[in-house]
Amino acid sequence: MKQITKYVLRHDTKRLFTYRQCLIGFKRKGFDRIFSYNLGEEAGVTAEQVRKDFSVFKIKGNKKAGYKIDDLLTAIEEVFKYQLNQHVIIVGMGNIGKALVQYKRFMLRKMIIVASFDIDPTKQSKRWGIPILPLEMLDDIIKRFHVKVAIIAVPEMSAQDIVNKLIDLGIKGFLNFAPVILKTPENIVVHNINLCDELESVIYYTQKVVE
Amino acid sequence: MKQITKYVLRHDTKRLFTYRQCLIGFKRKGFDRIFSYNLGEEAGVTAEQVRKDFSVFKIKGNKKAGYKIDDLLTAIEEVFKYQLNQHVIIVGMGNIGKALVQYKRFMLRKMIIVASFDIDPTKQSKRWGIPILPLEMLDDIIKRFHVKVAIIAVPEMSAQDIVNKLIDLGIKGFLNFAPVILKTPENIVVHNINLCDELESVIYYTQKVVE
DNA sequence: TTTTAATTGTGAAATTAATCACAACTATGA
DNA sequence: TCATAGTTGTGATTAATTTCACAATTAAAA
Ligand SMILES: NC(=O)c1ccc[n+]([C@@H]2O[C@H](COP(=O)([O-])OP(=O)(O)OC[C@H]3O[C@@H](n4cnc5c(N)ncnc54)[C@H](O)[C@@H]3O)[C@@H](O)[C@H]2O)c1
Ligand SMILES: NC(=O)c1ccc[n+]([C@@H]2O[C@H](COP(=O)([O-])OP(=O)(O)OC[C@H]3O[C@@H](n4cnc5c(N)ncnc54)[C@H](O)[C@@H]3O)[C@@H](O)[C@H]2O)c1
Repeated sequence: MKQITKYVLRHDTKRLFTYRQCLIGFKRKGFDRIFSYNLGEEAGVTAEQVRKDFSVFKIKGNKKAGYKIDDLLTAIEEVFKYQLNQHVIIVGMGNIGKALVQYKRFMLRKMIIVASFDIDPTKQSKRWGIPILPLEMLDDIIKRFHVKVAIIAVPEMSAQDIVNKLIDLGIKGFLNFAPVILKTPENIVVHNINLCDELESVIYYTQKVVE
Repeated sequence: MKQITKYVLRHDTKRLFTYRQCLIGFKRKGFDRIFSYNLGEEAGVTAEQVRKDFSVFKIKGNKKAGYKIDDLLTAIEEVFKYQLNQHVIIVGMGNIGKALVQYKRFMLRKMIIVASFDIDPTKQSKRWGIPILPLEMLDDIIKRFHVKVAIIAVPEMSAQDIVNKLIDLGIKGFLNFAPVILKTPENIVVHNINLCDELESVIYYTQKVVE
């Protein structure tokens, strides 16, 4: 019970996501091969950084001829391969939950939202492609779909309770939108998204840059 | 035109946001003073980290008696003081835009969403406390409220166009939800939130931890 | 076939961040 | 008043990340 929000992805690993996104874009535009500086410019990092990252993951290019995009994509998929088509649930179908459940890009990236949950019975009748279920169904769904990851979109007040319950039911990882630091046992992954902090960072830095 | 998504907040600065949040919580629970390990536990970092961070910002405590919460809050506000009550706009009032515009916590944190914008005329009739305006009104609102920061919640395809237009109109900082790396001149602050990447990170790490 | 110019791959150096370790301080109780 | 135990404050150390710099490679031109 010491580390709470640890298990932060290494910077280089996280950048692979960005590279993949850029590479898909390049491919769509008809490119076949790219150089580290092309990818770097698109991804917002230096060319050296790109090469260094690939070096860490033993991804090889061709001197003078750059990298074959398909090879890069294959190599990146290899790093993340075992996590494709994972099932995810969302708890809390208020404003942010509703937005997330309709976000098609999760599916494109092979992350499958299998169900959502809300305590409010009036919401349970509605559906956005996937059903909105009462909390009593959590156990069943988690077992049936072998769900390991949940998105927390309930009010701050309820977040810790819901997380405790979900851990009991076998959930191991959380993407948490409630602005609270969750208390969890070791070896539970918690990743907090605090949009107030993010917006405030932007304001802070904007004022610094503007002087 | 070299660095794109730079101006990342220093880690210690960003943690101040978390500390503030925790301190407000402690205060609400009736506490008056705290020790570095209390705050560390609540914030999910070590006690040494807390003390080191305060040390960097010259925030002093009292040996043996810890820190006075009010003093800490005052000191943290001092770091961020000049950015209170900043005006912000949102562009794109689809799923995520609607969720954000209704998020009351921005206001609690003294960040004021003054207006939102959408290209779709049928959305412009609706309102969620603040008006949804056509893009023609951007110039007027930005000038009138001295807006420097915008939240981008338009489809990927439109994001770069909108950002170009906003930069022309004087916007200096962006919180961008569209999963594209924006091309901007130097000294424009861009902070990307890529929720697919975040969810995928959680899945990746969860699988690593579970083995 | 040889030369050339462009690009990769990666140690080394520099920077940034986190942890350690302990001296200095101070509230409290003897 | 003095001793003590519990905390802070921070320099030193270690770890992570980025940048630098350049040798090795190679596609393409001569
Ligand atoms: N709206 C936003 O843009 C936004 C942005 C960032 C973070 N957040 C955070 O996300 C969370 C949800 O925000 P929101 O704006 O969607 O709030 P909301 O009030 O619109 O939605 C909360 C939903 O959770 C449900 N709920 C409440 N208790 C529950 C429980 N114990 N189990 C299951 N469901 C429960 C409610 O019925 C409601 O549908 C909050 O913690 C908020 O701080 C919201
Ligand atoms: N829905 C989510 O949960 C979610 C999560 C993360 C990121 N995003 C990203 O946020 C963006 C918006 O997503 P969404 O789900 O809200 O999409 P959406 O289609 O629901 O909403 C997009 C809105 O932008 C408006 N729009 C389109 N072009 C515009 C323009 N040029 N100027 C002004 N307004 C314009 C549309 O009329 C629409 O109202 C996308 O880039 C998406 O990838 C969405």
